[in-house]
Formats: sequence, structure tokens, C-alpha cells
Amino acid sequence: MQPLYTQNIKDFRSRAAVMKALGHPARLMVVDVLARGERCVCELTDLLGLDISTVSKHLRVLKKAGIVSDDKRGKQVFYSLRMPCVLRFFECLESVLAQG
Amino acid sequence: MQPLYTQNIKDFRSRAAVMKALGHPARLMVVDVLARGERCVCELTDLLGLDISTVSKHLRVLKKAGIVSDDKRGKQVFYSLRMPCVLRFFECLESVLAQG
DNA sequence: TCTACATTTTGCCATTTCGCCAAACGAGGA
DNA sequence: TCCTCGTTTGGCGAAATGGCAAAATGTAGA
Repeated sequence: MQPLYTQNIKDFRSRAAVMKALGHPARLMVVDVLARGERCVCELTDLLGLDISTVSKHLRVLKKAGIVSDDKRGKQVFYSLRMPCVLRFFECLESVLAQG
Repeated sequence: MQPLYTQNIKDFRSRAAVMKALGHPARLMVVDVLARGERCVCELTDLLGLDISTVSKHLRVLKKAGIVSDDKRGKQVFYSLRMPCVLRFFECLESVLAQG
């Protein structure tokens, strides 16, 4: 039997890694905020209301997936959105979610 | 401090649920195949090389998230893609993944 | 150097996820 | 009705995830 899918397994794995990274409310909030400019970890921590170590872990997940990038300047680390097309996908989501 | 994100928490939760459902290679393969037409569970099972019960569970996850819909005809259940805009997002992913 | 600050890492625990197997369910057909 | 086929559900163990707290790291300033 020949494969019916158009991509190979590795492609699916790397895509799934990105999706998985976006599959948490806290990380989606981070993406939403970073869409309007870079933020340091402390700002994101205040925003999310989670322990800073927890936020740091979420950021590591996003970074590993290639969704955000970090830039250390002085004592602070600034994160910014590296994948702005994510935002367009949210519109697609909304339309489907609206249907119920 | 006022919230800096543009959506409310519930929006992020429902979005995250969709992303999470897409965050598994097997489920992405299903989406890829269904993009070209409906398939019964048995076909998808052959395709993925997983136990049929495992595939059924993956399909339930996708259905619950609103990504696919099912249609029982006779003994078989046919699944089809309800969110074709997912495919456009994959192009976005590719471009970012290509950068490393 | 010592201290303070921002962030990351580690450890721990509760919860969830993913795979298989076995059992149950539901629709035909004999 | 009984049997079979296609699918779903339940249960299990191994592994991953998410949260906090504590310890470690690194940078700047006194």
C-alpha cells in the first residue's frame, strides 16, 4: 500500500511540535502580547499571573518550537514573536469556533 | 495593572484546545489525508499503522475540537475535514521551519 | 569583592497523554 | 434470532506536561 499523505513523517513531527507548543492558553497569551512588540520575562509574568519559573518554561517551549526568539540585554531577556503568520490562523479558528 | 492581551481568557482556552488537538503527528496526518476527501476509520488505520482503537481516539480528539466531522453510513464511519483553513497555516509553518 | 536583581534550572508531585489489548456497541446479513 | 464486521469505550502502564518552590546562573552596580 502506498502512502496517501502528501508529506513525510518528519514533516508531520515538526509541524506537530509547533502546534503542540501553541496548545496552551498561557502560551497563546504570550503570542498575543508579543504580536504587538517584544516583552521581558518579568512583564509576561505579571501578565499571566503565574510563577516566573513557570513562565520561563513556557517561553522555552515556544522558543524551541521556533515561535519566539529571545534577546538578552543587560539583566533582562526580551522575547519577540518570530512567526507572525500564527495570527492569521487565529482568524481561521474563530470562524470555525463560531459555528460551534 | 490592566490586561495587555486583546482576547479574553476563554478565547485563549478554546483556541488552545484546537491547537492542542493538532499537536500530534498522527492527527496531522489524518488532517492531511482528509484534505483530499472523506475516509473511513479503517482506511485511516491502515494509513497510520496504529491500532484501530488508537486511531478512533485520535479522531475523537479532532472531532471534539471541531476539526473533523463524522458520518455513519452502514457499518462504516466516514470522517471529513471541517476546517480546511488549517492547510493554509501549514504553509506558514513551513516557511518558518525552513529557516531553522 | 559583595550584593541585588532577572532569569533559568532542578526537583517534586498531580494530572494528562498515548499506545495496546480486551470488551462492548451497533448495523447488516444469514 | 445469531453471527460478523467496523467502530468505540474502558483499563492499564509508560511517558510527558504543568505548576510551584528552591537552588543555581549570570549580569550590573556599589
